[in-house]
Amino acid sequence: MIDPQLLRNDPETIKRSQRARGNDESTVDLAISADESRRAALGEFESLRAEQNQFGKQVKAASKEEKPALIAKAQQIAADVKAAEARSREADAAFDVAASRIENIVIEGVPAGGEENFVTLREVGGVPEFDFEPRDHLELGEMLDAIDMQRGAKVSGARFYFLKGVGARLELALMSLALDRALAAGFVPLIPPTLVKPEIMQGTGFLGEHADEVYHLPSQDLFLTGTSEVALAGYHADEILDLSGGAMRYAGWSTCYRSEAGSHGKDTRGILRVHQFNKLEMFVYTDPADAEAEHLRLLGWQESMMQALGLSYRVIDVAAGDLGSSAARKYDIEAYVPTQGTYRELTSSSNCTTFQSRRLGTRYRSESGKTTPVATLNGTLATTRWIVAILETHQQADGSVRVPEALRPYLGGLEVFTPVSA
RNA sequence: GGAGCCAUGCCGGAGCGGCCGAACGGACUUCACUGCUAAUGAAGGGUCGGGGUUAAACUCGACCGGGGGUUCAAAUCCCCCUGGCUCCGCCA
Repeated sequence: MIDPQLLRNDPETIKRSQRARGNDESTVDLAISADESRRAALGEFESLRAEQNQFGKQVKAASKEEKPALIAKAQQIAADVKAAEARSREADAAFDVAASRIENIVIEGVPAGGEENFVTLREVGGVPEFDFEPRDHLELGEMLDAIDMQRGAKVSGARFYFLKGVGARLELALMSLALDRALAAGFVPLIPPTLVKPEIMQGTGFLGEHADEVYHLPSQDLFLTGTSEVALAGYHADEILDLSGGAMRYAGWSTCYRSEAGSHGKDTRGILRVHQFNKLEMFVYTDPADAEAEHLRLLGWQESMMQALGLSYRVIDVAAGDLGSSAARKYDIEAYVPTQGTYRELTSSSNCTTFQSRRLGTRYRSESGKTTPVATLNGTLATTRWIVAILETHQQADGSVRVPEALRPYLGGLEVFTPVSA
């Protein structure tokens, strides 16, 4: 939800943002007029209610003889109030609809345009060279007896898999490494529910643009979350936070579920794009004035993970038209995947400024003592998909894979994954 | 699954259909006093929104788990829902 004050005071800024995203700027004018109608209806209702409140006191004070006449009048006022209240509610609902069509205000400097208009901020690690024909992650995973797609499909269908042996251990090691680093950075670990109520799904915005990607359990009316961001954002819904000690940082580990409804035929091989995976997600509540700096800190922690794992990657500043509706800016880190000859997204980090918190009612007390919406940010610190880049990047001619040093302590000192059979 | 009890502000906890945005206690903030991180005294605070103001002041409305209803008037009465606690049953 955008700031209604901004809508009144500076609609031009909102329009500029809408244009950068490639959205229709007329939604802004519609929202403005909806806001005006809303306030007019509210004013009418409130003054009638004030009259009713005053009159009620007279009724009480009146003598027995006067009462019947007064009550007759009061009944009329009550009917008027009821009607005015209904009109006010309608106008309110209409405004909510109009305002919710407007996406978050893009931060100055975000590249305009669509998916292909991202700006590469830097490339790190170069393109890995092999003096043999590199195998893709699935072939490696099968040689190592680490990934079993066939049985995944047998049990659950396409895009499901088993991680087995060193594959299972690798994922747990990766998550543990990420969690330890998050702890060192002051994050509070959290294992959230992955089934959430409709209002939480709605409040975090995932029933909007991602609605068709979300699994729903109709018999219980619960949704399976595609990221722990949902539960982490809902965690402090309708609360006033104490940020006097600085930002509140959570590291949420959860399984994530995505129906991938729009991706038929894309990335069908291996575990690059699957219905279920695990992820360690960073989520931060902070002072809006500090949000951009925090965003860069999140990015820093992500890059540090990439480097610890010896991956080649690039950092991109995602273009306005490719941002989610809640994000004001988004940095993705994409790792180089040798057999694809290109970079693939491993992390994503969004600054949602106050857009998400406004809808969820998460506020803090500013120095002046006023309650104001907090800024929320989120970013990936590890996911199952990283296994793709790790296996491919560190493979050797015989199909063995060198274990990045940072992971070894979490794998009992194991230095190499060795193929189970030739 | 059956039966009962409960849901009020930061916390505890009162609350008669109108004088209740809500007693009282604690915590908190400010001031005073005390030679000193204590004691005492005084004062002050909630949230959301509308109007108003450069900003305040001020003012109006809403909010006592959520949603309906009764009534001129609901924290208070009725219904539904959600959540919590206790007991019984069932499954481990």
